[in-house]
This record gives sequence, structure tokens and C-alpha cells, in this order.
Amino acid sequence: MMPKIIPNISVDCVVFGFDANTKSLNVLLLDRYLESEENHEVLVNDYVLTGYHTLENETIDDTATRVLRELTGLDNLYKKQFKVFGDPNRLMNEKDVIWAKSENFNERTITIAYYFLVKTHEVDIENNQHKPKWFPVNDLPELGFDHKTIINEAYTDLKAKSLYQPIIFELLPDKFTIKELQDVYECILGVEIDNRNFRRKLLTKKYLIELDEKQVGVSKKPSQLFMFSKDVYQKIYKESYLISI
Amino acid sequence: MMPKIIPNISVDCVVFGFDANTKSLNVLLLDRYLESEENHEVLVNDYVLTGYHTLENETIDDTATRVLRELTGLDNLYKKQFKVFGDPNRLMNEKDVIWAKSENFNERTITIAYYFLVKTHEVDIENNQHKPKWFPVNDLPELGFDHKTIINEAYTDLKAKSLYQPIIFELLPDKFTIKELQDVYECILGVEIDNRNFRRKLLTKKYLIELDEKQVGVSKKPSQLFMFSKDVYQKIYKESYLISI
DNA sequence: ACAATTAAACGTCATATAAACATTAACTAC
DNA sequence: GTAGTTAATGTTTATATGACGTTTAATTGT
Repeated sequence: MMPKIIPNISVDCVVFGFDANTKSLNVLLLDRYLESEENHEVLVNDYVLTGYHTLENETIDDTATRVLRELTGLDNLYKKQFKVFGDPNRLMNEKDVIWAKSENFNERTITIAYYFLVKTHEVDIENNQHKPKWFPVNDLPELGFDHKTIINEAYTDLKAKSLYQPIIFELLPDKFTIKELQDVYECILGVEIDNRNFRRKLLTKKYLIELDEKQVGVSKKPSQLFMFSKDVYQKIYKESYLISI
Repeated sequence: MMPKIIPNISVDCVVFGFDANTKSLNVLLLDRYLESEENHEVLVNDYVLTGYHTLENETIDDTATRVLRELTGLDNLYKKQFKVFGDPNRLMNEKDVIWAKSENFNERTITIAYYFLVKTHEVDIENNQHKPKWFPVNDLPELGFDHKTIINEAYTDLKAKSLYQPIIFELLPDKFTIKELQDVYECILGVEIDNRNFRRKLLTKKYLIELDEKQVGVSKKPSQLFMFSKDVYQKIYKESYLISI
């Protein structure tokens, strides 16, 4: 039997992934589709974030984890609860009202928004009925509810955080090249970085471990692979501080 | 007449202020006191954060602003919604249960936590029935609910944020000395900073405006007063970025 | 076998920033 | 005018950054 939900509290999840080929930061979205019963007119056809109501006896964090597992099959993802969206009128545009009617909810809903960082290649989205699809964060489709706002605020937070926390590694495979790391930074921050200076800077970091391995199957000089050591990072930065304003 | 509240959603506010005399980062807390009707036995006597339930037709941000205005008489304070606390068992210790019974609430309550930065000297806490009182964040009294956790998480966020955002000025008077600024940094971060290096670094910042004014009424060399220019800061940092990990 | 192609990897100089450290200056109180 | 107190300043060395060009190691096509 289904446990009871808390009707006025939900969780919405912005799932970020990096596509190394297109060098694009993407967001995973679900199709929201509804047609009328009489004449099969399309009433709603847009995209939304994945989310669900919190269950009684479940923490908010657990709700988010559960929703992500159902969507991606993955656990232990980087997860950040970044903001609450609770405007009384946040679900009041035309299509949202139609949708709400069909789904039988009309209470004021407050949503707790998370963002997740995933390694795109690990996500299995084929087995999901809602046809999840990746979209570039800079080129989003039509979105339901206030989800465009939620995505943009998540992106702003991610940008800021990537400057002073080593979270960008969550978007890369376990083994990556310096160039790939630079690509992610450039993409997320929307800047160009000099490859020589970037490389020099990053190579001085103890938490970047050089592996005994190189890229294979590329038609050029294969590049050195690295991994990120969380342990080393935490040891180094436990006691350090740096006022950078 | 009283507008309706949303019973399972509340806002809690951590109010931070800096005491220049004791060089201490303080938190404003309210007395929570309850005695039994029969024999006047003291049932609950500890401290809690200020907070209240969200009203229907009120945004969460408005709830926080309202609560703070009622407590301090102030508007336009620096406000940060930093985390949601929604553990189903978060109000389950003995005194909280007694208190909940007396106040007639027993629903699972999810609280959206904010922290505020205030200029201590501007806060008027005399006219409040709950006897608000400042406590050093490093020496807190017994606290009700999960408010100790909330304060500590707020403090962690404040520490991190102070390194890359100019929020520390919210804790100082409009006119301040470099030494006072250093005191706040040292206090919040829990570190000692070399005064010569700190001064040199800060004096290069365009957003610190040197005033035509010095301290008066001090029995020593009076120090130069400065102000922080938000305008200048925003112009400078709009397009800059700095990977500092 | 060899040249062309491609991106990786390395190097240098000038400038800016950071850490470590001691002394002088300006005011008040008596 | 002297003592007390804190503000304000200066120098040296090491490290980090920004702006540039060149060499190297692999594949591909002939």
C-alpha cells in the first residue's frame, strides 16, 4: 500500500549533467503531456522537473534521494538543497491550472528544490515512463510551473559554488583529463580560460592524482588521465581560509 | 481578524549580530518558559529562535521579513534562506512535546530556516514580550526544538559565505574602521590575521571608501573611518571570476 | 615509410599578490 | 610635556598569475 503524502509539500530536483561532446551543461527534464478526453485535443505538452510530494515519516532529503533513484537508478549522488519556492501563486498559469485539475490537487504547494550533479554516462533514462530527456541549460524548452525559475536559480548557485568547492568533479567520469576539466569550467562559468595557465594551476593541486593511464582510441596524442581525491582535498582545506573578495 | 496559518510550515530565523566590545558573534534568542497550572512547577525554561508559521497568501520570504520586523523593528535586513529542516522527528524531545501540547500543535512541522545579519546597535529588543537576548554563537544556552542544529548550520553557511561575498559589512555600522572589519573576520572565521597584511589587502579594494572623518572620543590615535559601497562592488564583480579551489 | 594533422604538454617573462616581520605617528589623560 | 594606547606605515622574499609560443606524441592518408 502507498504511504500517505503530505499534500502541500513537495520536492523538485534539477539534475545537471555535462555532455563532453557538445560541451554543454544539461538538465534532465520530463515530458508533461495531457490531452482532453472528448476530442483528444492536446491541452498540455511541455516539460517539467522531476519531483514528488514528501511522504509522512520521510525526511525531505529522503524524498529527494528517492525521486532521483526512481529517475536515474542512482544513489549517492551529489545533492544540494538550495532553495524553497513557496509563492502562493507559483502554480497559477493556464496550463498549470489545467494540469492541477486533472491531477486533483489544488492546495498551495511549497516545493523544496534540490540540484543534483550526475555523471551523464551513468544515468539510465530508457526505463522511465516519463521519457526523460537532456536539455542544455542555456536552451531550455517550454517549462511548466515555475520550473524555469527553479532551474535558473539552481544554475546560479552551481556557478557560484563551483568557484570555491570541488563539486565540478561530480560531473566528470572518475578518470578524466585536464582538458575535460577545463571544458566543464568554461562551460559552467561561460568564460574562456587559457589552457596553459589552467593546466599549470591545476597541476599544483595535491588532490588531483595523476594516473598510470592514458586515453586510448583517440586519433591524436593521447592525454594523461587524472582522478580527484576527496580525501586529500578535505585534509588540505580543513584548516585553510582565504578571503577572496 | 487573524489570517489563517499553514499549520505544517514555519519559518525560523537566526539573527546574527556582532558585539564590537566583546568581539563576539552573537545570536538573538527568545525565552521559552512554561510552568504547570497546578503547582507552578517549571516545565520548560530554555531558549528558542524567533519564528512563526507561514500565513495563507504570504510568501515564505514575507513570513521571515514579518517575523524579523516584529522582533527588531527593522526592515531591509540582509536575509538568507539557507536550509529546510524537515525531519519527521525533529520536535520529539521531552520539553518540545510538553510545549507542543500546551500550544496545541502536533502536526509534523517543516521549518524553513533563514539567517539575518543585523547591526546590533540598531536593534531595539526592549519592547518585546519574549525578552530577546544576545548569546555568543560559541556559547549558546540550552535550546529548544532542533534550534541548536539550525544555528550551527547557519553559522557554517555564514562562515563560508563571508569568504567570497561582502556580507560582513552588514554586521558593522555604516562607518567603520579597518580594525573593526578585521575583528569581524577574525571572530567569524576563528583565525588570527596579520594586521599589516590585512590592512594592505583591504585598502586596495575600490569598494572601501575612505571618509573625511575619524573616530572621536577615543583616548588614543583616532582611526580613519570607511564605508562600504555596494554600487562599486557590484560594478567590479559583475564580470569577474576566480577559481579558488 | 613519410608527411600531414591534431591536440597534449611544456616553458618563459613580467607583474601581482601573499606571508613574515618592526617601527613610527597621532591622539588623550594626567 | 610625558606616558599610555592604538593607528598606520614599509620592506623583503616567496609564490601565483596572466599573457604569450614552441615542442611532442599519437593517428591518418598517401
